[in-house]
Parts: sequence; C-alpha cells; structure tokens
Amino acid sequence: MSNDFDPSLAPRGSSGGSGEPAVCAACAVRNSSLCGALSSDEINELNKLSRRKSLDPGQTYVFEGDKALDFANVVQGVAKLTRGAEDGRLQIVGLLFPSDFIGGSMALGHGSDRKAEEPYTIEAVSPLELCIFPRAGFEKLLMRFPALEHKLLDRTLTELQVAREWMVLLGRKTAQERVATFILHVAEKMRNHGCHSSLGFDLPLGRGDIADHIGLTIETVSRQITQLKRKGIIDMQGARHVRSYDLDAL
Amino acid sequence: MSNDFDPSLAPRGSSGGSGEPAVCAACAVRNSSLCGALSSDEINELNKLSRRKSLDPGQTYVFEGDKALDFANVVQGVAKLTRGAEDGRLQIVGLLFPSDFIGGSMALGHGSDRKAEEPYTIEAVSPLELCIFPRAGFEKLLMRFPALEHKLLDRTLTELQVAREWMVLLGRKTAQERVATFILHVAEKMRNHGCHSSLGFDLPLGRGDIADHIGLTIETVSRQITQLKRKGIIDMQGARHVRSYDLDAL
DNA sequence: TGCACGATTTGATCTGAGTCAAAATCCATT
DNA sequence: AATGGATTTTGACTCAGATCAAATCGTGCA
Repeated sequence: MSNDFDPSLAPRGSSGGSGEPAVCAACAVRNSSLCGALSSDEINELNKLSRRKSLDPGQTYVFEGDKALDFANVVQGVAKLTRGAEDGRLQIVGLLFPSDFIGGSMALGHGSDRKAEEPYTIEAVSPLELCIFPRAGFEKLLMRFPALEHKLLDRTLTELQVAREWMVLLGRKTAQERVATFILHVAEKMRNHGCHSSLGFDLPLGRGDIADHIGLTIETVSRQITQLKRKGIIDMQGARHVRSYDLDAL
Repeated sequence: MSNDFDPSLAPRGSSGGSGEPAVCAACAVRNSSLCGALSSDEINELNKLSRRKSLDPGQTYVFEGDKALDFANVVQGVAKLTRGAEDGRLQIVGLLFPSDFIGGSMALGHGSDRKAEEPYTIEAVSPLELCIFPRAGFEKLLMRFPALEHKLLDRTLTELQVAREWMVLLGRKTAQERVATFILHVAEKMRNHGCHSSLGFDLPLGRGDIADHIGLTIETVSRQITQLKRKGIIDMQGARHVRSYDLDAL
C-alpha cells in the first residue's frame, strides 16, 4: 500500500472527477507551494480539508463570472488564466505552474471590496492536478496562521510584478521581442520545475495560446518563430520542443 | 495655532523638501488609506515614524533600480508608476491616487525572493504629497498588526486585478477602445476622490503620458480623442478638461 | 499502412497605427 | 497685450502586423 502516497502514481487525466483525499506529506509541492509556510502540525489541519482533482487538457476549472470557488494549489501540469471580451477576443493574463496558488484573485472574506466573482476563466493546458481547499476552512486557517497569509502576500506581490512586466511587453515590444521574451519566460519556468533537461524543453502552449498571451495572432507568432529559427537563435524539433536557444535572444 | 492641523494649509509644491512631521489625526486619507486598518492607539505609533514630503509635477520620487526605499501613502495628487526599456520606450504600469500605498512592489523583509530593488520609477504628475514611513519601522508594525497586513494583501490583490485588466486593454483592444477605457477609468477615480463635479473633471495626464499608459503614440491618442469629440461621445474644454461623456463610450 | 482532422506554416494582400513634419493652441511670463 | 516654449492637433506617407486563403505537417486511429 505504500504506493498510495506516491503522487506520480496518482490517478490523472481521467475524467475531471474530484474527491480523492490529499496526502500532504507526500505532496510534490509540499514545500514550494503556499503550504511551505506551515509546520507539519499545521499542515495536518489543512490536510483534513483538502481534496485532489484532475483535469484533462482543455477542460475548464472555473469560468469567468462564476461565483467565487474554492482555493487551490496546482500540484502538476499547467493552466491558463484567461479573460475574454464578448466577441472572440481573448487575453491570457497568466499561466499557472505547479506550486502556484489559485484563488487570490477572488475576494477574501474580511471586508474586501472586490466582488465574490471569479474574474478569470481557468483552463487546463496540460494534464492538471489540483489540490483544493474549501473556501471557508482555508480562510480560517489564513486567520490563524499569519505565516500563511504572509506567504500569500509575497506571492501576490510577485504576480503583480509579473503582470506589470507583461504590460510592458504588450504595450511596447515588437512581435519579435514578444516571442523571444515568451520563450525565455517559459524556459525559466521549466528550469525551475525541473522540466528543462539538456535536451531542452517543451512549450506548454500551442501557437494560438501563445498568441493570446502575447497579444498577437497565430500567424504572426508562427512567422516570428520561423524567423528565430532561421537566424539560428533557437533550435526546435517539431512545433513544441525547443532544443536550444541563445540567451541573447532578448 | 489650530490651523497647523488643517491639511489644506499644509506646505505644498514647494521644492520637494521632506521632513515635516505628519499628523495622522488630521490626515486627509486617515481612513481610506492602509491606515484605516489601525485603531487610534495603533496609529499613534505609526505617527511617530511618519514624515511628509511634497513633490512638484515632473519630480521623481524613486528611480527604477534604486535600492528599495521607504514605504509611503499618497496623501494628495497623482503619480505615475513607470517602467522603461533602454531605448526611449516607456510604459506606465500604474497610476497612484490619494490613499494609494507605495512600497508593496519591493521585497518585504521576511524571506521574500524578490530583490530589494525598486522595479519602477515613481514620478509626480500633479503636485504630490506623500506620507513616508521608514522601511524597518513599518515592517515591524506590519508584523504586530495583522489587520495592517491584511489590508495590504487586499489592496495588492485589487492592484493585480487592475494590472490584468490593463493587459487585456494592451493586448486586445483597438486604439479607440483604449482611449475610451482610459477616460472611463480616470472618471471613476476622480469620482471616488470627489474631483468630479457636475462641471466634469480634469485628465491628470498629458497626451504623452496617456500614450505611454495605453500603449499608443501621442498622435494616435490625440486623433482618437478628436474622433470621440466629433462623434459627440465626449465633450471637452481645452485639452485637459472633460465636461461630459457618454457612459456607453465603452 | 493509409486516412483524416487539427495544428502549423507559408503566401498575398490589406489596414490601423506609427513616423515624420508642420501648423495651431495653450500658458506662463514679461 | 505680446512673446516664446511646450503641448496638442492635423496632414501625408509608411510599415508592422492583421486578415484571408491555401498548402503542409503531424498524430491518432481504423
């Protein structure tokens, strides 16, 4: 039965079902996620609340405008945070990688003036595994363990900086620079998550999603990537796998 | 001597000098700012730390890349948060209005992985008055008064949402929509700060700054405003004063 | 092995916003 | 009221990236 705790063997990509109890002690993001702020005693409390949920690529976890859902950690996989206008126009405002936290965007309980409504659609991009915490219970823990709130603030500040960095990209960079920046951004994320071997790494997004993230069209993204390849700045195998890249593709 | 406490008589726009002690009890943003989280006992402690500082339009408070400065509240006036590339390109990533907090972007003391370096340039746009708190002292208060950190988290989450909203604007909206959104955005801010009488309100930014905020050029901003006037969607007096606008300029 | 569908690439053309340049306004100061 | 510099507006032209369309490339599947 020891395998029960091995996250690599956890059921995944099945059907989006939820409900398997989480086991924090064996969690892949035990320390890198928000939970890293908790002692092992404290995390036991959290453990009682949490549930795992798997989503297949393309499946949506929440829709923009839904009533505010629960909190969650990304345990495995990549998700996109999306905001859309009535017509087809879509903007990806953020990517979620393992150990990222979901739910900060919603109103926190205590007298916030933000509405208790999801501002973004969250959709799995690769097979996704979440660790979900019921809203009320998690908020209570947040009150009791200041270190947890502390870490949440820290993460939120980092995300704010990332978002503003992206504003510079969207407002002032050329198509070529946007694609280059995007690739560097992903490369770093992949390195941090150990998905960046000497053979390179895979882009988690297709051309369309990349376009929606950096404010271009599919065709322009494709053309810019082709150019980067021609110039020898990146070397790819197939459309998704980056074999190597020149760090001065900045 | 009773006038000493009247903020409307406080020295302003003088020369960017700093040093007058603050008097929280008479502060214009006592309740609307972060300080609203503090009781009158608690705020007395903060009072001991705080200093006022005035800046003239165009003066810079901090430069991108400086060592992390102190924290501050905006008491009066408007400032812009700017991020620049080597060449001339500039992006305004945020505007600061009265009661907004400065300093969240920097690393907080406790084991943050953000660098202790100012990520943005902060420059006064209209005569600006700040209430400054020394870094170390304020961080101590932050530890002692959870309500303070709580409110800071709440504000940071709101700013994150604003930043992401702006990502949609920069990534997916047309020039016309950008200008319209900007005007609505300012109109609401002005309304919240009581600077929006029945005679309308003033745009705090010139054409160049508007352009840097919404990712266009000066000329395009000017042309779009001209068009909005022609269409009768807005009515202006001079380049800065908006007399009225059609809420469905969305 | 070969078919079929979605994703990507490439091509041709169009257009919204940028660039360069000059005229018109606005203000602050005298 | 007149002067001079900065800001805004307008005009003519260009170009990066969008749009429309078609050809490839992959990959799963029978």
